[in-house]
Amino acid sequence: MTLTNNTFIGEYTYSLDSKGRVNIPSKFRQTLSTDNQNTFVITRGLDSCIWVYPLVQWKEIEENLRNLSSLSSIHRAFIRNTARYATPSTYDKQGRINLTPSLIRFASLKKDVLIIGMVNKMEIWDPEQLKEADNKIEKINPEEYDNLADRIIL
Amino acid sequence: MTLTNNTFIGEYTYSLDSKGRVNIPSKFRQTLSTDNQNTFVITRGLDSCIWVYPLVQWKEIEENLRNLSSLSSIHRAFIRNTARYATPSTYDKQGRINLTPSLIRFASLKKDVLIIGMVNKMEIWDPEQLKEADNKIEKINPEEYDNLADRIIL
DNA sequence: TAAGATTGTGGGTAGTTGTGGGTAAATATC
DNA sequence: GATATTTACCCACAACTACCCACAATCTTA
Repeated sequence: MTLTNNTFIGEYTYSLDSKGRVNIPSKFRQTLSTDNQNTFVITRGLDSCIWVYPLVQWKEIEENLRNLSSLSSIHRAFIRNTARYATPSTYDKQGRINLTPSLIRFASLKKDVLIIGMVNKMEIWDPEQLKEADNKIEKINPEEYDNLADRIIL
Repeated sequence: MTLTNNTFIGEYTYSLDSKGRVNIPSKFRQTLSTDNQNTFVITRGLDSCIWVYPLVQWKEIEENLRNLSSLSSIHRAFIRNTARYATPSTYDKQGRINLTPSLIRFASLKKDVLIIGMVNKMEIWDPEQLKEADNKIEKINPEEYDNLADRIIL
């Protein structure tokens, strides 16, 4: 079954092993186009989770960063923060990628992790952290959320 | 007779088997255009039921999600909550799709399930849950119903 | 009404997937 | 340059899933 390439949806539970490896859901791997060379770029998410981009998607981001002017200090900070934590990671024969100790700490990952498809990327969460984030979101700005829901017909 | 493609109306009773499979009404399957590749995307409904989109319909939603920027926390939450519970499911030679344990739990499905055509998607209900939902609806403001009547010609 | 086709439901089996661990190569350290 | 440590790659196995076949019930058609 071929859906749109490089597109991820759904939620999966996996375990982080002692070597810092996590499985990438087989469904996610199947949707990858070959030009990704079995490689993802992992980095800090804006929430307390790890963002995992397929290589080609990351390259687009790099291209966008390239077009930001370094004259602006905001731009410089943005480029720095986006680029500095990013690491490429190729999955092994079993479909697992390596997470760096720094990113594991950042996302407070324990044994069980949730992998969530976010359409153009995926997120790796500690279940507890995600619960907290869910609760926070409901409190801030419910109107804005509803506006979005109006614009997108489900 | 072929009505409009990818359009579902009517109500059917089916049974959920021990492997989590449900039959898709043959009439619904016949209306599917080939670009759906025999695939649906199932996800949580806004009521306690499962929503089943034909693939092409879901892709439109996905496209809308793709255009939201991950710099906004509301956008991120919206993408996450929309994408997270969604799973593609291709029907087998017998016309059945697999439901995930998580969605079966969400909709409180037992053995017998109702499948309802909702024009652009379908809903899978537990009969008890639907009865409850029906009762609730009778209590809501009749004026709102009248407002709708202005917009839709029956 | 009878025969054939279609549809709904159950279950078996082969292949796939997730997870742990072992070994050799690569890198770092002294 | 020798040794220790880390990393990449491979194998193994249990659990699960997709696919196939079978059959009963229903609908269609002659």
